Amino acid sequence: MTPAFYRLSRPLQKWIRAQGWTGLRPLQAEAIGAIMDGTADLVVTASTAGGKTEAAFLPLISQVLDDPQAGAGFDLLYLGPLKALITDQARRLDGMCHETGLPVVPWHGDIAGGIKTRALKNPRGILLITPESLEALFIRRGNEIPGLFGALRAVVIDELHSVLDSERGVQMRSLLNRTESRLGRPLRRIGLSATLGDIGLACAYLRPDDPDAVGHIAATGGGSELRVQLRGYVAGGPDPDEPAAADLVAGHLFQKLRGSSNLVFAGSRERVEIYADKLRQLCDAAGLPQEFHAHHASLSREHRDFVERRLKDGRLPATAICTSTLELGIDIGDVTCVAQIGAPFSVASLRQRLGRSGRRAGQPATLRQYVIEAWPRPDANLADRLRLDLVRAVAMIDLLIEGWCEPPAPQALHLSTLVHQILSVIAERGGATAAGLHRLLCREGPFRSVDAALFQQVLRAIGHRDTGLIEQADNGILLLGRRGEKLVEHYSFYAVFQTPEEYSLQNGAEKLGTLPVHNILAPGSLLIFSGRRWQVREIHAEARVIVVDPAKAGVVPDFDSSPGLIHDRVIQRMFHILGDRTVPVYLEPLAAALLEQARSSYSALGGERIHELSPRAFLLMTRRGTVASTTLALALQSVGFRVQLYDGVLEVLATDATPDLRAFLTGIARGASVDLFAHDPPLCFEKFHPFLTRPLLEQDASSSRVDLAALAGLCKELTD
DNA sequence: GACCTGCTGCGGTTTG
Repeated sequence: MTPAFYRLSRPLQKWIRAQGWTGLRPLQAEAIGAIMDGTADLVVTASTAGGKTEAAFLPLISQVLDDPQAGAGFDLLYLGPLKALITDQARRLDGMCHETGLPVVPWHGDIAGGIKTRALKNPRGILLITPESLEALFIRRGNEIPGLFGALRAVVIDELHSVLDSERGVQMRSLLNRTESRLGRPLRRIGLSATLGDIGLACAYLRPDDPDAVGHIAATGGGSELRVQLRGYVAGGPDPDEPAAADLVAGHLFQKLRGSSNLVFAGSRERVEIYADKLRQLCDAAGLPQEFHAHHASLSREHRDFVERRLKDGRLPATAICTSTLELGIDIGDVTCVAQIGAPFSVASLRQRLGRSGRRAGQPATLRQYVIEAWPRPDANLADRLRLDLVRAVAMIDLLIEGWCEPPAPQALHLSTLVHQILSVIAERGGATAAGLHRLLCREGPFRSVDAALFQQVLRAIGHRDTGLIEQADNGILLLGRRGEKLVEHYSFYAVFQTPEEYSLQNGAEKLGTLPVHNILAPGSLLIFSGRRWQVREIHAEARVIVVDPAKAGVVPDFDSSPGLIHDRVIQRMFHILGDRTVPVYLEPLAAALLEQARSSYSALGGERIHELSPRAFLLMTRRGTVASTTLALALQSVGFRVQLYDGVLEVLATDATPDLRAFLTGIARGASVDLFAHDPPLCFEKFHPFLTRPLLEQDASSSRVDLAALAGLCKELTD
């Protein structure tokens, strides 16, 4: 055993020996040193199953046992984004703590009330909790916070990458700051992750006041061999006897994946249902027991648990056709291969997915990427002929191999989440002053870009008579208004993100899952859902329940969807690939031929950034990601152009009322001002947006979804 | 042109 081992508390040494470990991993030894010798915050990065949890908790638990801290309450706090992950980690920590007498308390919506009541009476040991449940503790038990967390030694934040930039991440950092504020001292923060694009930014997220003091420990090596194949298919050809491209993809998947355990990321819930249906038909036709299963967030918990158990226990072959539900979190064991249908939206997510395969020593990680492109009709527009999906898949794989992934964008205002936190602090303390709230949430907390003037505007908006979220007492103290009180009282308040209204689907006693209410269904309608075919029997509109029976045919329903953001660097790489000549070795011949077509279409442009398709139709080659391209699209729409957005390309249609395109762009390049929101585009995207004024919504969008500062530069590039 | 995540307190009933 290494020297680090002997620094651990005796019960933990005993536990490690009982596990049959021959030694600590280098990552764990290093973390033991860093945590026991210093007091600095820490980021620990290692692949899934790389031993991060033990690396953080072995030394932390040792400190709790050997050097107890004065004060009441829990000793360690673990924040996790998923209920299943908390349950999983609690089981692991429970084993580790078995001989120590330290309680391990999992806490989320599915944990029995009795366990929570007991823990509140005698808070000690390790509390594992979701951001939403911690929020609920602040709102319902504001007065008990010092008693619950007075002895807290450190906070461990799991899956740090998943909460960096999101609404939930901001909420979590605000709660950490509020805890520190109530305790009157900083808490050591330890972040765990497998996928961080920029360690410096991650450190700044973990401790905004002092990012340079945050330590970083990374597992060395460990990257297993990567095998990649990209297959291209062509849809919509002239020969009606040719099988459809999706059937060819399903056929290839069936042939390659049958008999082993795999994950197929299909890109959307619709496509999960389509491919699950096709693969199950192939399995049935071959007379084989079913081994293909659909998995996405609209399917029932029971069905998802069944699929996860099949994958984890590994005795029978099982392939999940899934969305990002199986990208993050709980251990589903090792899979033989990861397939991706269509280009993914981010390199970070592709890397997380690939981390699910090749986890046994000596096993390669395997990625099978499938892309379907349109048949090259002579009248196809240029955006189609550039084969953007194929090129994006190549760009993503190249960036993945280079080790890059998307960094967070820290300048967003997050005004919706700010409204949520204002209401929460007022509920926690019974009232607050405007200056106190601004100091706690903005100057010390995560809303650093919100200055006093902007904060005043937010308070005025939510305190307006028509909004009624807050009101001011005569002594200036802010209180919850009638509407605010009603919102905060209901348990749906604790989450900062939106969720759509849904029907629940059932076949007899079996719950199948949920479906957005905008699907137009009637008794008799046919449906593909959960990888099986159904006919609607009854619709109970008020109870929001649909009863179905098995059927022989079906159609895939429509799930809600919204466009994703693609990073500048991905799009830049796509245009580099289009202008390049080398053919990546992982392309099979048809994919290589499709790339060749895309390159000749691109070279026909001769490097022109503005391409005139007709006197009224243009292609603008922005070569930028979603944010910059959307900004230009809004500018064009504000003066009447109609715009279609592709990867790094805008298709622009002029009308009689629109100005000359080149003159308009040149004007912006020379500094002419432009009102991006003149045409009143929709701006309510987040949970508390409906309570804000139009100018505030425009500022919020400007901080995250558009980039006005870069617009003139982009227009200059296009017109030079 | 996409995906995912989360949830209290209390009153009633059943069981030992």
